[in-house]
Amino acid sequence: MIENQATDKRFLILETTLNLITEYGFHATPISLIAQRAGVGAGTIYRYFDNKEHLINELFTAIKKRVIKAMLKDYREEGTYKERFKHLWRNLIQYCIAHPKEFQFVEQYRYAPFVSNMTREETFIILGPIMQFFIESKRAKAMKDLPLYTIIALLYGPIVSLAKLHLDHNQQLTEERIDQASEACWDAVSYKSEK
Amino acid sequence: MIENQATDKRFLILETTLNLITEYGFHATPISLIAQRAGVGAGTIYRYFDNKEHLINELFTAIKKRVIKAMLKDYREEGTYKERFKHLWRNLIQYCIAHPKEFQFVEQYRYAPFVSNMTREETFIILGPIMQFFIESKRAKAMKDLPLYTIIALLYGPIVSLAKLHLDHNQQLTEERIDQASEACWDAVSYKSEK
DNA sequence: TTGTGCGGAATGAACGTTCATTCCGTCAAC
DNA sequence: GTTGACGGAATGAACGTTCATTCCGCACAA
Repeated sequence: MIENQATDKRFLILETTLNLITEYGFHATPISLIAQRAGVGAGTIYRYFDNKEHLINELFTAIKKRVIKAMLKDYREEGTYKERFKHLWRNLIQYCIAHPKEFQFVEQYRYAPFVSNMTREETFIILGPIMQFFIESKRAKAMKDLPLYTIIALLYGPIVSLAKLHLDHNQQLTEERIDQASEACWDAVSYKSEK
Repeated sequence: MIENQATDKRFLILETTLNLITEYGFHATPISLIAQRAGVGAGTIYRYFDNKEHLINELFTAIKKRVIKAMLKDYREEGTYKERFKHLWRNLIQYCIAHPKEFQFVEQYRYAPFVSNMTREETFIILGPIMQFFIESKRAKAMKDLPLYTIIALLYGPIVSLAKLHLDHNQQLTEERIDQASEACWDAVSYKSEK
C-alpha cells in the first residue's frame, strides 16, 4: 500500500507531464505548472526525479516500452510473413492513433537535444524482436534483400506520416485506409511476385 | 548596395539562427547568442524581426521554399510517371542529406506549438505542383487509386526516416541505397504489373 | 485507548540565474 | 546637421531548483 502511493504519485507526475508537454512543449511547461496540475508541490517532483531533464527521459522510456508492448500484442510466430508483418504494422499504427499524445511526444522529442543518448540506445535494444522478424523474413526470401535500415524506413516512415496527417489534418484513417496502406507497405518491401 | 547590406544582415541572422537552433533547440538558444555569433547587437535583431517567434517562422518558410525549389530542380513533365516520380523523390532526399540542418530544423519544428498555423498552411499551397503530379499519375493508372494523403505518407515518410537514420546513425546512404529505396517506394504506390 | 515521539514525505516561498525585449547613446552616411 | 541604423547595457519577468518548515502515519509506552 505504501509503495503504491509512491508509485501512484510518480505515475501521476509522469502523465501530467505528458499532457502538458504535448500541449505546450518542453520549455514552455514549467515545473510549477506540472506541480499545480498534478496537485502536488513543486518540490515534490524533485523527490521522484533528479531534475526536469531526467523526468522527460523517464517519460520517454516508459512510453517506448508501452509502444513496443502494444506492437507485439497477440503476435505469434506463425502464418505467412505477410500476415505477421501486417499484424505488427497494424498494431503499431492503431496504437499511435489511439494514443495521440504518446505518439506526438515520442515523435516530437525523439531527436531533441535534451533526450539523452542512453535513452535512445535503450530503444534499439527493446526493438530486438522486431529486428529479428525482419532478418528472418529476408532470409526466407519473403522480403527483398534490402539493408535493415532501409526496411525500417520503408515501413515505419509511412506510419509516422499517416498518423501525423490523421491527427493534424483530421484525415480520417479508417480501417480500410489502414489496410490499403499496410498492403502498399508490404508491396514496397516484398518481391513483386509475392502475393 | 544599401538594400543588399540590409538583406545580407537579415540573411546572416537567419542562417545563424538555423545553425544554433538545430544544435541547441529553440528555447536553448538565446537571442543574445544569436546576436553574438552573427556579429550583431541583440537589439539589431529586433530591427529585422518582431520577436523570436516571428524569426523562427520566417526561417521556416524560407527553408520550405528552398526545399520545394530543390525538389523541382530539372523536373520536366515528360518521360514515364515512374521516371518523373524518381526524379522528384531523389531530388528531395538528396537535398535533405546535403542540407542536414535545414532538414532537421523543419522536421523538428514542423509540429512544434510555436510554429504558427499560417506558416503550416503556406506549405500546402507551395506543394501544389507536386500534388498535381500525384493526381495525374492516379488518373493515368500509373499509381494505385489511393487517397492523396496515403500516397504522400507512403512516399514522404520513408524519406524522412531514411534521412534521419542517415544523419543520426551514420548509416551511409549511398547512391545505390537511395535507388533501392526509391524503387521500393514506387512499388508501394504503383500496381504490381507496372514495370 | 490515549498520548507522545519520530522519520521521512510533502510543501511552497525564496534564490539566483537566464532570457526576451527595450532603450538610449553613438556613429556613419549624405 | 540630420537621419536612422546599430550595439549592447539595462530591465523586469519567468524559470528551475533548493531548503527550512510542516504534515502525516505509525510505533510504542502508559
